[in-house]
Amino acid sequence: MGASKSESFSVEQNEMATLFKALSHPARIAIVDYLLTVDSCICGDIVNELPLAQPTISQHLKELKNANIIKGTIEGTAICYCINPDTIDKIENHFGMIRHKLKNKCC
Amino acid sequence: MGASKSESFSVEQNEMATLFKALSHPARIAIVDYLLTVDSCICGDIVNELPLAQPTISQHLKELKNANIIKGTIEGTAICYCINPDTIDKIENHFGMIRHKLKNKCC
DNA sequence: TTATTATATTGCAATATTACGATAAACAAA
DNA sequence: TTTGTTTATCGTAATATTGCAATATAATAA
Repeated sequence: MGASKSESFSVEQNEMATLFKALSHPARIAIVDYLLTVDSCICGDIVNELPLAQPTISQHLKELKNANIIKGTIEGTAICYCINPDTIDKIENHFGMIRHKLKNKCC
Repeated sequence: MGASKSESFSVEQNEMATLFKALSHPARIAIVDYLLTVDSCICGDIVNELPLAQPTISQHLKELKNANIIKGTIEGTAICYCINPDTIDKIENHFGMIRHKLKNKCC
């Protein structure tokens, strides 16, 4: 096959998998890292920071946007990107739940 | 292409991407969820819990093991699986770092 | 020994992802 | 208008992932 049987799993399981998939590529981790290295949102210049061609980065940015991990707003000629803290919260909460459930377990 | 240019990114960026990739499929999220629903480690019966064939689940378990998200120890005929709390820590720390850096930002 | 049970591996088809050149679209500046 | 700058999309080749039937392996039970 190749297609994942997403209809067999819960909405939340699919949601979390989608979030993690968006973070499952080193280029996208690097984009998030870069967005965190500066004190403000980044307008432009992401392309110059990574060793990938502009269409490739545009594609990775699109995936991060689709997963709501970053937000992009048009700022004149450039587009201003920043991390979406709500999505970070969502992921942190997921691991908080895991941590909580692990407390009652043998390992 | 299709192959990710992992050599262009840092070891830590690749490590985090590998962890997230292991969690990027709803079946693997469901396996982690299931391992958390019981008070002890699970020996056997994972196959009966998910709507996938045994070889498929075995493959997903292997990926979770390779990423150190779960540990498996042989327990007689069956294999006993449980979450690896060290890896959960690692991911939580990553988001702790993100959260910390976000504090100084505009969004 | 021969089942039986549980898990892993192999092989392969269907599908998805990654990367980038070429090109398009949007917009500001000249 | 034309030119330059920035980002997005298209098209496509290379590679990776997903799922499962068939089979193999490993350990226990009879």
